Amino acid sequence: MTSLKDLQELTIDHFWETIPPLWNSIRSHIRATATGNFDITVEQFHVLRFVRRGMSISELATAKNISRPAISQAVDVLVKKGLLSRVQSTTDRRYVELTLTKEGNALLDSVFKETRGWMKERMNKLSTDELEAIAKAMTALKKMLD
Amino acid sequence: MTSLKDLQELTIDHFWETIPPLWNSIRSHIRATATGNFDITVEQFHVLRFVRRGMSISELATAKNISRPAISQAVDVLVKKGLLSRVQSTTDRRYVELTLTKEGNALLDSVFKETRGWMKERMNKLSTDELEAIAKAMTALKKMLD
DNA sequence: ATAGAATGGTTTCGATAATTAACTATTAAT
DNA sequence: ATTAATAGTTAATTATCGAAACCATTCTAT
Repeated sequence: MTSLKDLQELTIDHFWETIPPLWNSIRSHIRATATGNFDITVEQFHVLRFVRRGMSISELATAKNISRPAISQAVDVLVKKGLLSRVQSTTDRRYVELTLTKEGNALLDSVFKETRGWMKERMNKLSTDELEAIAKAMTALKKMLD
Repeated sequence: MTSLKDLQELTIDHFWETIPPLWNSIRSHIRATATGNFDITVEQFHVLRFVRRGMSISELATAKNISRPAISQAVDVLVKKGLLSRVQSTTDRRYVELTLTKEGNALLDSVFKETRGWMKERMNKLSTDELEAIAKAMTALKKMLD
């Protein structure tokens, strides 16, 4: 008989055997397309991702666990590359509203599309049953974050 | 009727909504304990993880997608911190065998235990059914990496 | 058997990127 | 109205990374 505790332990083991290498592999694919097709690093790509979700400088800093100055400087680079722009907020003029430029949006879309294709290729190995299990698991894992 | 292609798309969506934020959250937990209790960065922790699995300098470099010199230097730091040690291989003297010191092993164990506890806490929200789905999904996801 | 190629790792050095501390501007609190 | 707090930037220092050049060792091909 398998207890709930044992099942938890087992699931955590599975998680650690799977997610880090998988995520690592996805990351290197992103790195390849981001640095190859465009000239940005994965970290810069990550910043763009967060900006699209409407994050401010401070939020970015806490989300990425690096200092505010570091983000400020990273934003500098991306602004100079023409990928995003700073606009002082009208409601609270301390805030700087970060928005993606047309080029920034296009870049994100392109990398996402590329990565999606790469994932789909790999998913062809999986059965309907397995895909459904993944979908269900994702919903469950999301609960862990609340 | 849902086609296989649609299911793939849906699953990828679920994946992207779930795994990055979850992984991010796990990573920041690791960062908190690794930098708080001990004085190392997440990257250094990552190196220790790989060393425990028996990776060499070169393997580390390709696995982490950074240059060999960078790894060599990162190892320097960890050696100076007393967390790992270099020993020239006897079978092929070009190789350097990286091994964790007692302190290095203790550190890894401690961070793992801490993180595991954190995950278990969150998993209490999940039913047996959901845990099984996760385990199954992990096996499926692993297939994507071959 | 030996010269040359290949492999594993390190060192040096220049360029990037991160952190800390100090600073400006703006808003909130008492 | 002062003071405190927040959002962001700037400047100076430190740490990290990558390219090129290097050493030592092993493999390869004649």
